[in-house]
Amino acid sequence: MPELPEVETVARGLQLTVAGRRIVSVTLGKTDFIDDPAALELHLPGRFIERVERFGKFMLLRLSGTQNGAPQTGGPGSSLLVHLGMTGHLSPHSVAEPFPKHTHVRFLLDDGRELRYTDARRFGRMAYLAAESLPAELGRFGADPLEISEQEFSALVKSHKSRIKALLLDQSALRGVGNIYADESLWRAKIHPMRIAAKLSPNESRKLRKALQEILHEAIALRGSSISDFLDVEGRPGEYQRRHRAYGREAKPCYRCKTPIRRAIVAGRSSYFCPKCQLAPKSAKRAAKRRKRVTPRHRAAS
DNA sequence: CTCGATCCCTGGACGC
DNA sequence: TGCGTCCAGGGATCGA
Repeated sequence: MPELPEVETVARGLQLTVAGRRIVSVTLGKTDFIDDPAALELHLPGRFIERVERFGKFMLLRLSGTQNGAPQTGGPGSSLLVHLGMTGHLSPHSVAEPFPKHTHVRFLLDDGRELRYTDARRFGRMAYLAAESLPAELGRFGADPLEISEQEFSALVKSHKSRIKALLLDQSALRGVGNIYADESLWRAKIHPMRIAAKLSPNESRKLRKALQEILHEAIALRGSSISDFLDVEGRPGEYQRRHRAYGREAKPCYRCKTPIRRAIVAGRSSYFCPKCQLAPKSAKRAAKRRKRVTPRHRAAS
């Protein structure tokens, strides 16, 4: 469930609480979600967490410094990549505090605290990446939705024949958008999730990018959505779930037109939309044809 | 290129 | 209360 706003919330929290700390030791539990567990144990002790950034739905803990004063293999620029999956939590705790079930990684820090990774379902991912392997890893992902320009976004939409919902979820096209924010932005932009991306009008494409960016900014301001068990580094839930207009609202009235929100599987995911505001592909096509016949001046007059 | 299906995993909701 | 069953979801992978 952690998507861009939730990951941004955690990354900012970690930047404030653990940036600048040195990792003293690493203790691993279950490791099936870690690319190369031995690499963590080998390369992390002695390194400093220089800063914490978000990259799509990943957190990037930038590492610096040397191991016991020796020249560092992997060198500066190496990073720890963390994906929270569905149920991942990464936050600092006092070592005195007993650690909960499903705590799979513990990083002892030089101030006596411990950075803990807890993940019941282990849908997350963790990997140590040396500086030289970082570009290839990060290069697999598409543009940041908050940074993409209007031109880039419309080009992206135009070049994909998949459903718009599938495109929004495609991390190689756009990094960081998940099911919640895809549905919320489609609702705000009044676009049906099953529409073919390439068939959106230029105006729809503009509206979608705007809606997506507004929603992501609003959600970040409210520290994300806590629908199951998302918590920030201080253990506080987010508040954006209160603003959801489509996601999780099956059969509830649309905030714009009171029509019951519908749920359908699109791109393999539960998708929530208003069947009246968000016209299905065929109806949208007819509506577009009607608009084409009527000149803008006529429309203004009627 | 794009699709759906399947798997991974556990907790929570629900029915009986 | 205690089962069994279904569902949630991101991403990898595979065959159509």
